[in-house]
Amino acid sequence: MKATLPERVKGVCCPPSIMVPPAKVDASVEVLKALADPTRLQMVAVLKRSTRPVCICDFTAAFELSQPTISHHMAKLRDAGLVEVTKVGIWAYYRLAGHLEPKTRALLDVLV
Amino acid sequence: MKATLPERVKGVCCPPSIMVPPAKVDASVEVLKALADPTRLQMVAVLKRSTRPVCICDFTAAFELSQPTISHHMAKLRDAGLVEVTKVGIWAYYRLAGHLEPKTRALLDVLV
DNA sequence: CCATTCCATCGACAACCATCAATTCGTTGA
DNA sequence: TCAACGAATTGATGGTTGTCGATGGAATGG
Repeated sequence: MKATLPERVKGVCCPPSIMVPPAKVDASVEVLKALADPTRLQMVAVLKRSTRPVCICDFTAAFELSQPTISHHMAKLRDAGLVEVTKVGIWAYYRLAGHLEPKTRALLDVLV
Repeated sequence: MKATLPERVKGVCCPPSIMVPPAKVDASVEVLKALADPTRLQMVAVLKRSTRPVCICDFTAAFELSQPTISHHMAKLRDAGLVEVTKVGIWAYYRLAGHLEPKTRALLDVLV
């Protein structure tokens, strides 16, 4: 393995490596942060598996969390553009966003 | 769209939806949290693009962050099992982990 | 043996985040 | 008109996290 390591000289640090454009990184991080929570990832997984929009009251019943907390998590997914809502009467039905970027769609395909 | 929405009865909430095993979710969340930071995602991107292990001093030079902070971020990637380190003299060379789970590998292929 | 260099760890601090109780808003139905 | 229900918002709180300065440890070179 040592042969594959670059030569080094003390005090000579360092040629910056090839970087990804910060905008691209930030965009990915926004989605990753939205998904980096057990409750929200589970929500997305359920929505992805469901053929029909899911009433948020189902999530409130399924998780052992308060109703405001569930609403808060769903709002995060909404802000990240991952889900969309349709309100019918007193109920709110959520589904995966229809206009997901291909990269985001691929991400969900791998994850859930 | 209304036709695709399930019928609802007041006060009847709710049949729990089909859930993903919590262990699976937690495992994914651990990786997602490790990647849900601009600095760390950039690091992973650089490591994925590089054919040779990268000295951590290159990252210290590339980012406008202190050396302890860079070391801290790399430790997070290490704890998540995403990267491995080889120490040669006073230098530490990092690379993507060789034994990444297929799911994690696919995740990185989509992301970076 | 000592100074230098690189890296990791520790301690501290501010910012952020997940959570809940309480409240508010919109809708329904009596 | 008003009570009941679902959902979102607000305010507060404890825990987590990103960041830095200071310190410590290991290897190198004089």
